[in-house]
Amino acid sequence: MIELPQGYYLTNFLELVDYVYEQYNDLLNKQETEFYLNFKSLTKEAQFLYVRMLTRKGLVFRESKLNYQEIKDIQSASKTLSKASLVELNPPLAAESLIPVFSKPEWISILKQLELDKETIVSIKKLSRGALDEMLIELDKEFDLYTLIDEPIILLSQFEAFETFKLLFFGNLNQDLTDFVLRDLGLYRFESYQIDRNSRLFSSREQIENYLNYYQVLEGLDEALQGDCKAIINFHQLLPQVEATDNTLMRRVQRVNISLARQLERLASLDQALSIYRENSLEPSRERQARILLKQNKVDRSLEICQQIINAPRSESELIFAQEFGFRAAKKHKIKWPQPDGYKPPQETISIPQTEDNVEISARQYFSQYGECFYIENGLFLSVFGLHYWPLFFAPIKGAFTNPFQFRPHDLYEDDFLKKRQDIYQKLSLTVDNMQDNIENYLNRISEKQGTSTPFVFWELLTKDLLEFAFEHIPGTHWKQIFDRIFLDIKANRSGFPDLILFPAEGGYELIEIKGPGDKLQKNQLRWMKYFAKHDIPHKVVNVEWQ
DNA sequence: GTAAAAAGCG
DNA sequence: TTCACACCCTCAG
DNA sequence: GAGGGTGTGTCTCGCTTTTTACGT
Ligand SMILES: [Mn+2]
Repeated sequence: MIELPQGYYLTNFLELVDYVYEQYNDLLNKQETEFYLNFKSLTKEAQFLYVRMLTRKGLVFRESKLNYQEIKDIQSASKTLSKASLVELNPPLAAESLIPVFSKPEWISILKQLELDKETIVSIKKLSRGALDEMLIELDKEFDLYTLIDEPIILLSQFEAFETFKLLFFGNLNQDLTDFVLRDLGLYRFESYQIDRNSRLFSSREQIENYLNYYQVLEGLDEALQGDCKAIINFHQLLPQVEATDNTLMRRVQRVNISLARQLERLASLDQALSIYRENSLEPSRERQARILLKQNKVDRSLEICQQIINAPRSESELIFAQEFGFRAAKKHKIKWPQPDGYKPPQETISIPQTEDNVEISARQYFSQYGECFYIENGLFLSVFGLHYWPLFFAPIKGAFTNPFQFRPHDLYEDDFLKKRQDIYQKLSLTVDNMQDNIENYLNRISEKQGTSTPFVFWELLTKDLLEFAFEHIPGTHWKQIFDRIFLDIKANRSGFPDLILFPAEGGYELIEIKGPGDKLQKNQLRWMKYFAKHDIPHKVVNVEWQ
């Protein structure tokens, strides 16, 4: 087990804020700059204490609950923090903030000071935590609960400033200081790509504000989705208006907007949903419009949307939707519409005994009688794809990598991703056909990079056995064609591969999608199969029924 | 009382 | 904060 | 049976300590 040095968390914190200050000091506001400079001037113990609190839940702490051996004198540490305005000591607190700091049994013993009668105490003990909280809030209205507390309370201040630092460092607010720890413990592994110190993820204060605003508003999303139509529209208006120059944030905002509109549909506010979809450029905004319009009996307008999609589809999935949905709608209303070319993959049915394992495992067992069979789903093809194009994904392109905790370049899903990496893409693609020659490289890469975070390689799946079978029996042209399709739309085509791969004793291979009773082909699975058929890649659907 | 969930932590 | 499945409903034939 | 929708696992580490839920 790896041991971390004492104060590891402060080292991590400083690495983060120092880097951000170096890169972004011109974009920080006054509060953030002061936060940084103040913090740097603190005593070590005060710094320890601040970061400890920052990584714990909530903003309010009892001094007695902050016990750390590296903080010898907590009172002087908290006083130092207080002078620097990084905490407040015994501040006025609303009941909502004070209540969570004590556990249920603790509150009961605190309330004993009020000399309540026995029955009241018994009834309080029966309350759930949530009900107790409500009761205490009510009680606080008559009697200030704070006066019953006789121990020092510390309120963490200026944590918002650190939010900005985290955002600037990671580019999101999903990652935090634990990434450092997990990496240093050897639990996470990141590729050691070259970090581009010369480009920044954020280029203006306005952009930063938009992000911060987005994340802040996002906290209310669940509540809005559970609310009524009004709550949802309100929420929609709270989201930042993002300029088209900021693709990343625009996508995030639009994704939220789609979930809002989807909920409006459920609440039968179709017109409001429509208007949100109309100003949205992500999928499935046009699909939803077509569906809503048909539902409203506006057949012509629905078909118009379908036609717009067909003229300029944003993806294969959207195109297929428009062709099929348009066809069905048109047929029903006796309008002319080209018949889509449906594809029916080869099917067969097997009958096997039901076990505790899931249906894919049972089916794999069954097919083992014909040869070697592996349960791979997306793992095999994506993994080899990731291994082969490894240098492409981690290439030091401008702005692609700005911190050590990325599992992919920032621009992986941008339209110009490949264009920016043309040379390396061309070069690596030349060798896709000779898989036999690649095996050694792959095995080397596996042993060298084992466990490194990437969106493509499923390390635990890649046994030598599987790879040897795969490279012996799957022709180079098939690999090439599969990789080509993944590149066409990395996000959409990274899933939908069949469950099993069978290498029959007599040679060759076959991809097998298992369908248990009641399950059916997903759209993305069908799209892959259509492509397999076009390129003579052997595949079939096997329906399982229980013996 | 015990079991499950949440928080803390390296 | 994904992807694949499980399970439900409706509707047309 | 096809098409469509919703709900549900998994808690991207694994361990220890604290807190809550509940009467099997
Ligand atoms: Mn399946």
